[in-house]
Parts: sequence; structure tokens; C-alpha cells
Amino acid sequence: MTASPTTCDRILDAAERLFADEGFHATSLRQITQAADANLAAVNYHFGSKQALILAVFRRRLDALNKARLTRLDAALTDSDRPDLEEILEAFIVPALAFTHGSEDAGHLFMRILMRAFAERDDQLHRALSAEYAHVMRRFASAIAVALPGVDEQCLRRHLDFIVGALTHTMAENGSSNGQAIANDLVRFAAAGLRSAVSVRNLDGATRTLEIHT
Amino acid sequence: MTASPTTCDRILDAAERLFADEGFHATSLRQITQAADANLAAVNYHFGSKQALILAVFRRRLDALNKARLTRLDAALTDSDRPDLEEILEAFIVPALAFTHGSEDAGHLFMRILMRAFAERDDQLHRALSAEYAHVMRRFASAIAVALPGVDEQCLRRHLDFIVGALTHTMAENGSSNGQAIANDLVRFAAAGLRSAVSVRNLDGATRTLEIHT
DNA sequence: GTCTATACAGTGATAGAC
DNA sequence: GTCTATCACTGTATAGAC
Repeated sequence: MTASPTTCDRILDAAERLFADEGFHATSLRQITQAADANLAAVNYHFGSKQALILAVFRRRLDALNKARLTRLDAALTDSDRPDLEEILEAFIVPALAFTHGSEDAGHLFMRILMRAFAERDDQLHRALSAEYAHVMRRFASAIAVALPGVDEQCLRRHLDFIVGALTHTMAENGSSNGQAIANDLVRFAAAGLRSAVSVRNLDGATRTLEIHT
Repeated sequence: MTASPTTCDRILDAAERLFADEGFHATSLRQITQAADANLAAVNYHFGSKQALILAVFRRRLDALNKARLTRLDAALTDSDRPDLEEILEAFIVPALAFTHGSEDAGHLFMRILMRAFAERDDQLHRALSAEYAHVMRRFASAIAVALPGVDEQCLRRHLDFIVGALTHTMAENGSSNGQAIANDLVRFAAAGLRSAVSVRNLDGATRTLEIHT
């Protein structure tokens, strides 16, 4: 069941489970290699460092998540001529929160790992991952820009940061409960927030008399 | 300049600076005590553990932030009879992002420490801090509930999580640039998101024919 | 009480033998 | 590729000096 063929995979599996259970910092390489029936030095041989091992554990699951996101985004875009904002947001949010309901091993572990990730990640990991998946963010930004014509580019980038922050914080906070309800809620919240920028901008351009807060 | 009177304060100052520069995990107690002209054991004597020292460093700044938030909230609530949603959100968001512009030592360090916090925090720290400042969240939740009559309680709690996540992620991502612009943006974004919940709920209760997404 | 010196078990990493 | 042995370093605990 847990006996994967190669040493590399056994280390990845053991590391994922231990990281999810105990946290990254609290898990030692000796624990991991012992659980994986491997030698201590094997980690540094195969991955280079503990940091790189953590990154590898993440990459394995985040690749799947972002592939699911892009697949759903493509479906939403080809679905109709004019992309629907809610569908785009669902393509980004639902796959992330969907693992929540999976009592499947991989899904459950992934969720707990993600909770750990945003509860404990260091910025090396953060930088590496956000660079690695920047193209995903760019694709969603483009799609939203089409669905919301007239939205300011810098404003859109900020709003995407808002959404990413809300999503990850909520995942870390709420664990594996109410995934679908939270997803619906966040989609509506984010859509309203995004649309508010466009309407304010339009009003501003049209009348120049809008009062700006503080 | 950096010579505070007591050993306790010197350790706190040195720890804050080193944590901001290098990160929590990467900074050793030996670095801290050396920079603070103190003995290694002084940390465990005064704070109990490295974890508790990290917590103490946070508490010193977060106390000030949350006091500023509550002061501004009180001002917004007594300002007029009916609380204004945007003013409430500003009371929560602006003080957090205001430190951004402070070239003052404390403000600048605080910002970088906060970036580290949400780039590296472990869940012990997270749990302790959110428990410690839960009353602040409760006060803001109550204020918003008054400003937005009819909003579902559970929904409001989720939305507050969205806002906290968006705020912290954005602070960690954008560093010390454009604080005021981001604050205005986030206030508008959050207000629109919050209002969307109320209008949807009202529509839902009134017509029962609203289509629910997916 | 406040602080110091010292010791300890455990960490990630690495060089070199097999 | 894999393993053993070893390194410098970590956070923590304690006994004792001021």
C-alpha cells in the first residue's frame, strides 16, 4: 500500500505524510528516511536539501491542482462566446477547495499539507512556488480582463492577490469542512469585489464628481 | 539608539530586527543574544523558549495595531447614528497598511516582521495570536452586522476570514509600496463582497427562483 | 531575581568508502 | 546509487555566581 518502488518516491510519500502530521519544521530528515526505509543521506542525494524536498512534495500536488484549474478555465472559456466571471472564479477556487471533501488519501493529505504550507511556509518556498505557477495566475488574469472589460490592470492584479489570500487563509482556517459552501461564498464575494472596481472606475470617468473615501 | 535599558527589551529589539532580516527559523538564539549583549540562557530565562520569544515580539506590535484599529472603529461608530460599512472596513484595514508608509524604525520593522509572519509562521504562533485578538474580530463582526442588517452570521464570519486573508497576503506580497492605494482598493473590494451576500440573501428569500451556481 | 557558564541530545549537511 | 561516519550548529536545561 505505502510501498512505492523507488527510494525517491518512498521518501516523497513518507515526507508528505509526516509533514502533514507534524509540520515541516518539526519533522526531521531522520524521521522521514526511517519511515521510508531509506538512508539519511538519500534525501540530500535525491533532492539536495530539506528545503528542496519540501518543494518537491508541494510540486507533486500543486501541479495537479493547477492543471485542474486550467482545465476548468478552458471549459469555461469555450463554453460560451463571452466568458462568465463567476465561472472563471469557480475554475480558480473550486478545485482548490474540492480536495476538502475527498476522504481519499491523496486529497486529504494534500489539504493538510496545504494548511501546513500556509501556516508554516518560509519565503524561499513561497517565492519558488509563486514563480513556478505565475503562468496560471496570468491566464486567469487575462480571462477576467476579458470578462470585465474596462478593469484597470494594476487593480486586477491586486484583486487577484486579494482572492488568493482569501482562499488560502480560508483553507488554512476551516480545514476540511464546508468546502462547497465556502467556495460558493468566495466566488460570489470575489465577483462582487471585482465588479465594484469596474463600476467605480466608470462612474469616475463619466462624472468626475464621485466622492473618494478618505 | 539601540541600547534599551533592560536585558529583556534588548533581546526583544535584537530579535525583532534579526527576525525581520533573516526570518524566524533562520535566526538562532545565539545570534540574538550576541546582538543584544546578553547571555544565551537569558532568552529561556525571560521568555521560556524561542517560540515564546517570537510570540512576544509579535505581541508588542500587534497590541499597538489592534488598539489603533479599535480606536478608529469607535470613532467611526460614534461619528454618526448609522455605522458606515466603508468606515468600519477602513478602521480594520488602514491601520494595518499604514505602517507601510512609516519610514520610522518601528513601522518599517513591523511591516517586515509581518511579512515574515505570514511567510513563515507556524500554527502554534497562529493559534496563540488569533486567540489573543479574537475580541477585536468580534467587535468588527458586530459593527458590520449592524451596518449590514440581514447578513447571515456564518456568512459574515467567512467574509471576515476572506478579508483577513486578503489583507495579510497583500501585505506580505506588496511590501511597503502603495499602502494607501491598496487600502482604498481593499476597502471597496471587501464592501462590495459583503453587500453581495445581503442582496443575494434578500433576493433568495423574496423570490426563491434565483439560480445557484453549480 | 538576574544572569552566566557549561553540557546535552538532536539537527541538516557532507565527504568518501562501498 | 547507497551507506557510514562525522561535522558544525541548533534549542533547551541546569547548576551556580552575583
